[in-house]
Amino acid sequence: MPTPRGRRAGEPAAAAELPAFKAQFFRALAHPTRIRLLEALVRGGRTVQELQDALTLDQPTVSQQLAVLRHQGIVAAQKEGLSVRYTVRDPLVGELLEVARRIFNNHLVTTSGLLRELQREVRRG
Amino acid sequence: MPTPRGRRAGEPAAAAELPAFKAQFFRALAHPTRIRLLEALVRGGRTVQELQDALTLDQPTVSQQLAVLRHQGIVAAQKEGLSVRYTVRDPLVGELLEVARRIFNNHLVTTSGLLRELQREVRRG
DNA sequence: CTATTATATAGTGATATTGTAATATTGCAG
DNA sequence: CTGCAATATTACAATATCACTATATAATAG
Repeated sequence: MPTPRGRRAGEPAAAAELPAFKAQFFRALAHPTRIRLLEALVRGGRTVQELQDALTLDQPTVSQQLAVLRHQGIVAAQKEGLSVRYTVRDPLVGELLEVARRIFNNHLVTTSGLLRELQREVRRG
Repeated sequence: MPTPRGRRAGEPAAAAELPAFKAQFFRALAHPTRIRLLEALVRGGRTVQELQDALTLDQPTVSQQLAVLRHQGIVAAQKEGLSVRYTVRDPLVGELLEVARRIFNNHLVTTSGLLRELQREVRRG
């Protein structure tokens, strides 16, 4: 019987709940479109229309991905007549993206074209 | 023909590459087990065995999830005889988790039991 | 009321992730 | 070499997510 270590039963499970929520939060960020939406939104509120135009995405895609972020409580929606303006609920989300960018900048992935794009992003602040 | 805005063709695509990599990075964090592994690892290197015991997980699960983090370049593995010691490659990952924790602490999710767990985690620093 | 604009949701087939179990590899002792 | 312990990989069915299309809701105008 090799390697007999297994999962013990009946532990508190409370310690496992929080990581599950954190994971769910990160999963909301785990999509290129949602990253782009957030990077646009951290610079200020935008309507769906504005996001469509700025990111060249079709309408259902924008609404659908915003819904994911909204359900996770990351963004908030407020009606303005026919439009809906989305905002990031916590400025710390911007800081989170910034830390992520710094991690990339340090060592992860370094395709040449990608690296150039990264540096451009750094210059923009 | 309502809402005729669609995706324009032939744009640089460079602007879309970086978010894709960022998304991939966040996806590596988007799993309860991987969060727990990282939270253990940011406090210092651990062998697979130690992680198994500390988190009460079976061996294939630990190795498999560590492999995800390793392939993403988030952790590094070094052999020590029969064991393999894993370490977080960038201290900024710890900062990232910390920012995420603060975001939770601010307003996201507030199940009572969960809230208690959160505050306990804050006290631990 | 109808028409129109902006946004949201639902349906669907293709693809990716997951948990679990089985198996493979690696390193050391004898 | 053989045997064993620590870790890694593979296989596969269940589930989740995706892109895309069609349709539904909401607000305003006339």
